[in-house]
Amino acid sequence: MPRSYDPGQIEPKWQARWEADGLYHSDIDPDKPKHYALTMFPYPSGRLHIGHWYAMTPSDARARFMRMKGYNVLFPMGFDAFGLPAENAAVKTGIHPKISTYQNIEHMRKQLRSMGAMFDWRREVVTCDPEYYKWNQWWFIQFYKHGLVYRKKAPVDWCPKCNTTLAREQVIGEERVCERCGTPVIKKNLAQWFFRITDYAEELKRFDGLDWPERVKTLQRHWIGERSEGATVIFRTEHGHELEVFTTRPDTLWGATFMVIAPEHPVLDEIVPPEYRQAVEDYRFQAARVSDVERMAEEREKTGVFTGAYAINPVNGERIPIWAADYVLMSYGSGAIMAVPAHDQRDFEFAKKFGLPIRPVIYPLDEEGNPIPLDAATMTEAYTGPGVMANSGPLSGTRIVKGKGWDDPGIMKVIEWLEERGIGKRAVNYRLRDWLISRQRYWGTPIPMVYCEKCGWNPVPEDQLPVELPEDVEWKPTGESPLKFHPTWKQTTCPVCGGPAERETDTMDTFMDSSWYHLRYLGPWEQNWPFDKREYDYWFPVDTYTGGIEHATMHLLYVRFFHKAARDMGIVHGDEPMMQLRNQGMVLGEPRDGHFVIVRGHWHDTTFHAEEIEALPYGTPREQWPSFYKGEDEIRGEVYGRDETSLKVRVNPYDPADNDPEKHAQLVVVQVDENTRVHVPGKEQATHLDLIYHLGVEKMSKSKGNVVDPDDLVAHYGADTVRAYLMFFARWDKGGPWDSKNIQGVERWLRRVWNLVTETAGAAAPEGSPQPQARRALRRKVHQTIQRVTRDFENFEFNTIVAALMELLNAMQQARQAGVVGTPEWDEALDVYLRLMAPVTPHIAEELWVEVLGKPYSIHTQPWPEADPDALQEEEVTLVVQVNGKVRDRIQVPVGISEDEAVAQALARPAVQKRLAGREPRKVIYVPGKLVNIVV
RNA sequence: GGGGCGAUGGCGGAACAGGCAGACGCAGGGGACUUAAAAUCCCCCGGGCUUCGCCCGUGCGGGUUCGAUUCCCGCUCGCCCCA
Repeated sequence: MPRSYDPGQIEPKWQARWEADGLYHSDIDPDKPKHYALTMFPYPSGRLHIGHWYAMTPSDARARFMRMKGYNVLFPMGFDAFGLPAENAAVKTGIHPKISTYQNIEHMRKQLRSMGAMFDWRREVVTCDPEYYKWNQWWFIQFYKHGLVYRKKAPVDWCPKCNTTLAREQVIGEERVCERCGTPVIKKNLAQWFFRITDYAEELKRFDGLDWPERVKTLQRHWIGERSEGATVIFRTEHGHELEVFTTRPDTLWGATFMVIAPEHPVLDEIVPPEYRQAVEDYRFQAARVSDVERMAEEREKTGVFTGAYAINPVNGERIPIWAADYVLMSYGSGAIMAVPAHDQRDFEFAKKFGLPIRPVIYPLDEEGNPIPLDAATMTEAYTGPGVMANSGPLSGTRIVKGKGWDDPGIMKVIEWLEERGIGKRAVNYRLRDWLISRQRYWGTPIPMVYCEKCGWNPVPEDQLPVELPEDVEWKPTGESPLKFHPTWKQTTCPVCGGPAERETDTMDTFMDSSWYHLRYLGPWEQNWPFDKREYDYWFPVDTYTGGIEHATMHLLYVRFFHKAARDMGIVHGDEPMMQLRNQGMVLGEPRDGHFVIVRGHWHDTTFHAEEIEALPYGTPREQWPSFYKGEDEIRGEVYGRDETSLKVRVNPYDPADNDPEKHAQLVVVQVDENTRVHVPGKEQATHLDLIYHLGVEKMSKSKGNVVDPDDLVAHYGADTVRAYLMFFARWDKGGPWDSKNIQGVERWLRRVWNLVTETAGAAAPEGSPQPQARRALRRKVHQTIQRVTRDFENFEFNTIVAALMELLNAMQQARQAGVVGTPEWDEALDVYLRLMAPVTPHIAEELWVEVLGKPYSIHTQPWPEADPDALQEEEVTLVVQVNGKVRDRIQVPVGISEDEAVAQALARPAVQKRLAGREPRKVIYVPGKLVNIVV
């Protein structure tokens, strides 16, 4: 009696064996081609969720496939362990993030092992280890030494709840809320450390030689934006406050008659005199209600308020008023502009509305090249074209050829003039901003910089790294960084003069950690360099990188910048760190019906006050529901939502013919109070909170109760089933809703494979050599499947891999009935089948391979099967016979049939004769092996 | 508003290069085995009709082609990104 399939028994057994044997240790082997497969490492939140499985197990399957194909494969894993959640939890619970993080990592290591993935754990990296973040600091100092780091006071996005700065891409959407907590962000003027990623903007827009999704490349190009060449010019207020503006038209500086600052700009607090504060505040309040889209709209009536402050135009010393207006966006440039109404349309409209002076300083040229003077009084719109400079002091008369870019000699002449006087300098502006590194938090890498009164900012000497985080810290309920308040930590000595100095108390953005972790995997044991150089020479670059699309403009841009900067420092080579990128989609929640309820009560305005709620047993089929109803003292329908005091009940039935039934739901709000009697079958003393509400396909979230826990799934189905199902249920790059029924199909598949192999392995050959046709057919199917599975692995089309294996199983089932068991073809089929499924379901494949077929351990070191062209050869093909492009018949013909013969056979068919009705074919199209199309 | 992606049975999805639409699985129906259930095995399963056959059918409307789920144009809806 053969054993039945028991994943709970075989999976831990093989996991332990593989680990003990070091089966997945990846070591340098110069005789084999290498393949560095990398999947994004997780944040140690404490529990692995199904999304991690979805990202990792297909990536693992492909890494295994590459290994069987003969590559020496590296597939490492680690933890992205710094970050806000652990620290926010510490503020709440008092548990030190170090403790919670390492506990979480310990638990997640176990969970990751249950996947049966081929991770080489000797290379694990944990970014909050001093051993790791020492190198973050080292990198920071290299960047600093190469002029890629600067410190600047700048208005930054600040989350008041997380008490820290946010990078531009961590501010989400029109509402400008914090990515982590959803709190609306505010602006603060803070001195911060920046990386000069914009130095690499042009190169980052090129993706030469990269096999990356078009979507990601486009996203990054858009994110970086167009290069605009111009100059930054320093304006000062009367009281000496600096206001830096960027302009692409420095040639119009003499025409700047006022300045405009975004109303939310924090600098306003410093420059607005007291008697204007109220007006500016009022305007700010009003502007905060207008969306950026509206603010940008060209046709919108301009609004604004005078701030009471004046600036000095540095080119002519003129005193010009400073206005606050919402057509200047904080998110664009520095949030302040010089306004040149004669030559900028929006400034023109603003000046007209508020009666501000307009002074033309560029005159267009007529056909002979003579300037046509402009008169402010008669201008109806701004003149934005080229011409010749006028009213511009020493530079009057300078030709402006294009009115844009540094290759315009006139503009360049102006910039040089500005630079000579120290008023401004050439500058390039992109949509992309420099990378803001500073975070005002504890749980991150300390920025290794020291401030000395005498010597200013200097890096910590490299032999003093790492600058470790102090452990004895106090959590402020506000979430402010404990580093700032630590009694001794920041006191140090100046690396230059040896005098007393203070450490930087800001820590690094965690994107720093993930910008080079792929290098640290290449020798996390290395003490004197961020990676092992021998390992680097062998494994680098990453051949295949997999992860979520949400990292398209953050992590994936930073990681490329980091690599290019390191290349220019001579630390790494090649232009790109990751050659091939693939993104997986998302596993969404499973839709479900709600309880059907009959609610008695009364109406109060538009809400229905419930006296009694009676629910049908959950799971009652829809056909058996009573009719939906909305009446005076009773409503009947499906529960669509609930909170503490109310239910939402859908009172009109779902119409399958409706293409968007969710949108047309008529929902009644039902008020529930302590007097409402609630009856839920199978539940004593039920409350309305026991009612299950309807869910469509939505993101999984705890609050909706639609998350699936991979641990539960593994306990119930085994890891192999979960792995295979995640590959099977949807296109990997698309993802889709979870389906708890569908997974049983995959479970059934594995059980059928188990039974087929255990029941037929080692069977004696049948007498004689029966069923030559069935044997050939089986062999053909086996080799066709090799071809399909191989191709699909190469293309990351995991769903069709599983489908092809299921199909082959069905074919083998047929062959079994035809008496093929025990033949060489059958034995080959079993052998190939297990190899093909090994990357997808590594445990069952190993068990059947070693224990049932008795083949040598391990299946995972076996070569990938190759399709035999002879076996693929069909003897006969089905030709489709069409008349006027419509399929009318099919004929079985030998493979090598001639066109004449095929056409003759097709014409002879009664179905064709009937439709020809005596007419002569006008044209005949023959596609060998496919079809004959007869046109009349 | 701009850009990108997508729309195929009751459901998830296949269809490699313009050539048999619906592979594979789920759900559903029928049968075998079984005391019964589970498991397993076999068969059916887009719609319609006057059902040995015929007609329609890949969001909608056009076009190119002998032939279009596939290519082109326009539209509708949905999702994502940007503003």
